[in-house]
Amino acid sequence: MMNFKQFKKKYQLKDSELFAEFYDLFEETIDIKNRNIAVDKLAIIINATFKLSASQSFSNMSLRQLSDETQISMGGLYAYIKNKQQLSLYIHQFLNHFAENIMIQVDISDDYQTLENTIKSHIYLSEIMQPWFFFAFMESKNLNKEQKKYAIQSELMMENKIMQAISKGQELKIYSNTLSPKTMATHIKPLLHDWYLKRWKYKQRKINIEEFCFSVMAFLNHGISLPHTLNE
Amino acid sequence: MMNFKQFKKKYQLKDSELFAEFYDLFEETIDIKNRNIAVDKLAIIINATFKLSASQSFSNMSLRQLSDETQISMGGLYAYIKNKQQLSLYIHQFLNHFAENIMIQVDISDDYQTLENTIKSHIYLSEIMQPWFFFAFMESKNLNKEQKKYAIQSELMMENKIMQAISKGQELKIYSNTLSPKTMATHIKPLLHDWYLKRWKYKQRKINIEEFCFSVMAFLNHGISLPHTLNE
DNA sequence: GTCAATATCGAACGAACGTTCGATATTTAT
DNA sequence: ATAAATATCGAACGTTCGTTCGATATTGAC
Repeated sequence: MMNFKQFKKKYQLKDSELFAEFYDLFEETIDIKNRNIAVDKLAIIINATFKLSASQSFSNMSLRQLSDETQISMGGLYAYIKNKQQLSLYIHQFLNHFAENIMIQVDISDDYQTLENTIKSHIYLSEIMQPWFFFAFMESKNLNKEQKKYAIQSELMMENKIMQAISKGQELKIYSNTLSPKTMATHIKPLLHDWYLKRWKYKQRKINIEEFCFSVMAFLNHGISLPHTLNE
Repeated sequence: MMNFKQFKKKYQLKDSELFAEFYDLFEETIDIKNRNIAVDKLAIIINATFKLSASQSFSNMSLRQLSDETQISMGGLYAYIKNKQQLSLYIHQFLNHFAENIMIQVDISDDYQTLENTIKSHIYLSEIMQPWFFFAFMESKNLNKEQKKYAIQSELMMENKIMQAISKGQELKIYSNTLSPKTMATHIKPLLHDWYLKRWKYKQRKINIEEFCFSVMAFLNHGISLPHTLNE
C-alpha cells in the first residue's frame, strides 16, 4: 500500500485535467463546443459552487451570487448548466465516477491488509477531492430517490468493500465476530467522514493525514482498551 | 446506571409538559398570553417544523407550508414566533436547556463506569428527543457564530464529559493512551450521532436501543480485534 | 475581410418567499 | 349583556429567486 505522497502523485490531477474529464463526461448536455473554454469555465463555476455552498448551503446559494463570484453573467452560466439542480447532480455524478475508478484499484490480495488498504484509500481519496466529498455529503440529503441512485453508488461500494474485508477477516479469525460486518462498517464510516467534514479542525491541531490514518486504525483495532495486553 | 426503560420513565415528558417548559423559557418573546393555548399550538408548530424540515431542510421549508401543516394562518404563526430564524433558534436553545439539565445528572462516581454512563445517557437522551437532535444536528451549520454559542453548549459539555472520563481512565491505566482523550472523543461522537441520524436504518434492521448501546460499547472497547485475548 | 458559428450578456418574467397589518373572531372580566 | 383584551385571519407588500431570450460580442473558416 502506498503512502499519501505516492497516492497523490498517482491520482491528483490539475484542474485542467480534472475538468477535462468532467467536460467529457457531460459533453452532450453542455452548450459550449470549445473544449478549452468549457474546461476553464467549468473549473471556475464548480469551484465557486464549492466555495459558496460551504459558507451557506447549496440551496441557499443563489445563481446571482454564483454569477458574481465567477464573473460570468446569468445567461452565461446557463450555457454550462441546464439548471441549478443539474449543477448539483453533475457534482455528485462526477465524484461518483471518479471515486469508483480509484477504489476499484485497491489491493485486496492480502487478507490481513485489505481493510487497512481500503480505509487508507478512502481517506487519501477524500483528501485530494475534499471539496467534492464535503459537498456530496452535505447535499446528498436534498436529492430525491431517483437522483440518489446515481449519486451515491461509490458510497455504497465503499461500504461493501469494508464489509467484505471484515467478513473475510472474521472467517479467518483475524477479527472479532462480536459485531456483524455490517454493524462494524456502520461504525467505521463516520470515522472516515470526519477527515473531510472537519478538516479545519485537524489542520488547526496540526494533525496530518498519515497521523489521522494511524489514529483511525488504532481506534479501530483496539478501541479505548490497552493494546498488546499479551506482551505485558 | 439505569436502563432505557427507567430513563424513559424518569425523563420523558408528554407534549403538554414539554412545551409548557418551552413556553416558560421563551414567554416574554411570545405574544400569546394564555398558557394553555400557547402550549398546545407550540407543540403543533414545533412538531410540524420537525416534520417539514426532515423531508427537506429548514431553510427550504416555507412558512406557507408550515401554515398548511399546522392549520394556522400566516399571521397566526407570527404570534408564536418572532420570525423564521427565531423559530430555529428556539429549537436549538430549548434542546440545549433540556439536555444540559439531564447530562448534569450523570453518575461519575465510579471511574470504571463514567464513560459508559455518559455514553448511554447521551444515547437515551437522543432517543427521547430524537426530532430535536436530528434538527439541531442538521441545522447547526446554518447558524452564525453568535447563535452557535448559545445553541451548542450542551454539545460541547457532552464532548468534555467524554474527554474527562477518558483522561481519568488513562491516568488510572484503565484505557490505552495511544490516542489523546480529545482524539478519542472525536472518534466516539459520530458513533452516537448515528442513532438519531439514521434511526430508520436501525428500526429496519430491528436493532433496539439497548443492542445499539452494547454495539457501541463493544466497538469502543475492542474495535475490530478479538476480545479477551488473554484468556485464549 | 466577410460571414457564419459560437459565446456572452443582462434586462425581464412569473413564481415564491418572509413579513406586516388592519379587519375579524373569540374569550375574559365586569 | 357589554366592553375590553386577546387570538386569529389572509390579502397585500417589497424582495429575491430560477430561468428565459433577443441582442451583442467574439471567434474561427475561407
